[in-house]
Amino acid sequence: MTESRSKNGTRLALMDAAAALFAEKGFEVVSVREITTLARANVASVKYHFGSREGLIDAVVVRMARPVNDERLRRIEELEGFGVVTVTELITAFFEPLFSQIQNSPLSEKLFTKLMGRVVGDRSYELPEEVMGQFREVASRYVPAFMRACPGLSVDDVFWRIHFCFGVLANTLTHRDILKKISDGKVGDERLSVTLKRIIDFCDAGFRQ
Amino acid sequence: MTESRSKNGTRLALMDAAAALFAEKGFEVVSVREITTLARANVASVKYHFGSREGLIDAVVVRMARPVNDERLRRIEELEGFGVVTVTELITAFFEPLFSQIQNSPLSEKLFTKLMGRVVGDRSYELPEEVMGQFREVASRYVPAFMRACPGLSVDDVFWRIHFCFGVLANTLTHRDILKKISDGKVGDERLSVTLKRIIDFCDAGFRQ
DNA sequence: AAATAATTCAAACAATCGTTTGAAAAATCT
DNA sequence: AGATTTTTCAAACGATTGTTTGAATTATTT
Repeated sequence: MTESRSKNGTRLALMDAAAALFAEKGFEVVSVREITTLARANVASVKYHFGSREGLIDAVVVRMARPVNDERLRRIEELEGFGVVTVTELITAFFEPLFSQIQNSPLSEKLFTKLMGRVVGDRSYELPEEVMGQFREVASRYVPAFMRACPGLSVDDVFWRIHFCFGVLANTLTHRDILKKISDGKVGDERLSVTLKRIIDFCDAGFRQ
Repeated sequence: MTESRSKNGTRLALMDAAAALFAEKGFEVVSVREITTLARANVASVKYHFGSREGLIDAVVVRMARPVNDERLRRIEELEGFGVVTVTELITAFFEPLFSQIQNSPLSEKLFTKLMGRVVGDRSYELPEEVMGQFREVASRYVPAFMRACPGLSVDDVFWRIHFCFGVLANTLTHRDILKKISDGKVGDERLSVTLKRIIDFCDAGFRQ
């Protein structure tokens, strides 16, 4: 018992349980008691470790988003070191970091991608300020890069198309299972890397038109 | 008073109020009391007129979705009367009906599009069976049409790309205002028809690659 | 080992949730 | 007009929400 939940044991158990439930149901509709029950912790532990329910949500979101945005910045820096950068490279550098932490996560691949979809797509709650700041930094690097890669496009064009890419990504990640449903089970069973390639190809073509 | 809320007055007032609140906040997070307060009706009126909160949601969704799917079927029938159909025509026939009822709605354009985005994108609640049936019928007409329009593609390709188009659409409609926010107000102010053209062009290029 | 700090716990907090009740009011019908 | 049906209403239902309390327990430090 002192092994499985040593230091920060409850704190981590809460975040893992919350992450799994948020992935399945969305941030808004999961109660504190659901989380603490799944984590085998007391109801009050959320307030003790995270201050509030919102604090727990923020912690989970930050844990998902931080490595992504870090790697995005690292990769665009690396790209621009080589000179000319293509749209395809930019989209890839922007999307692939979303999945690099999939192995280190306590969540299954299915739940991880679903949660990541909600993190980048659910705008019903306010993103934690730390994540907003990261994202502003990422945007300040990628938007100009996209503009350089597409000399003919206006700022509006680039912003809108990035927004569209977001839509494809968020919707696909969150609702990857729905395709099997509406196709009577005939479509939708494939490896994540294959689906990711589909997404990138689609966005790439849409961006370059 | 007998004029403004004559027959079905309360029923309609509830649906209009609910629609506006659902658009702004999403289906899950709007309470019955919020709705009845905005509609200037009694709390119990929801149960009386719609059976339950869920019944009211369904009624609002059906009112949004039915004319859309009807027009989608009408338009593909019209298209196929002319023989060969292109992807561009299919995407247009699939997307444009989403906005044809915008004038007849009690909602503002902004709220209407936001709600429509949630209707086609929010999968956190179950769609009413009537809408599911309509959508199955629409899919059974459009999927084969897309396959005929793209001879080289597999069923999987077509399904996935339609799914991507859904993502672009739902995300853009629900979060059309977010672009102004992340661009410091410099991008995002344009007529709906212009944005719709952007969406169609993006999806069209993504679909045809 | 004693003292201090950190963590967990059962229990209850007030607030809100969707729903239900039964009678009053309004509208419709005979 | 009186009888009947439809609709509205204030009030309360039990259940659940996030949060708080203060004591008990555990871990760490002196």
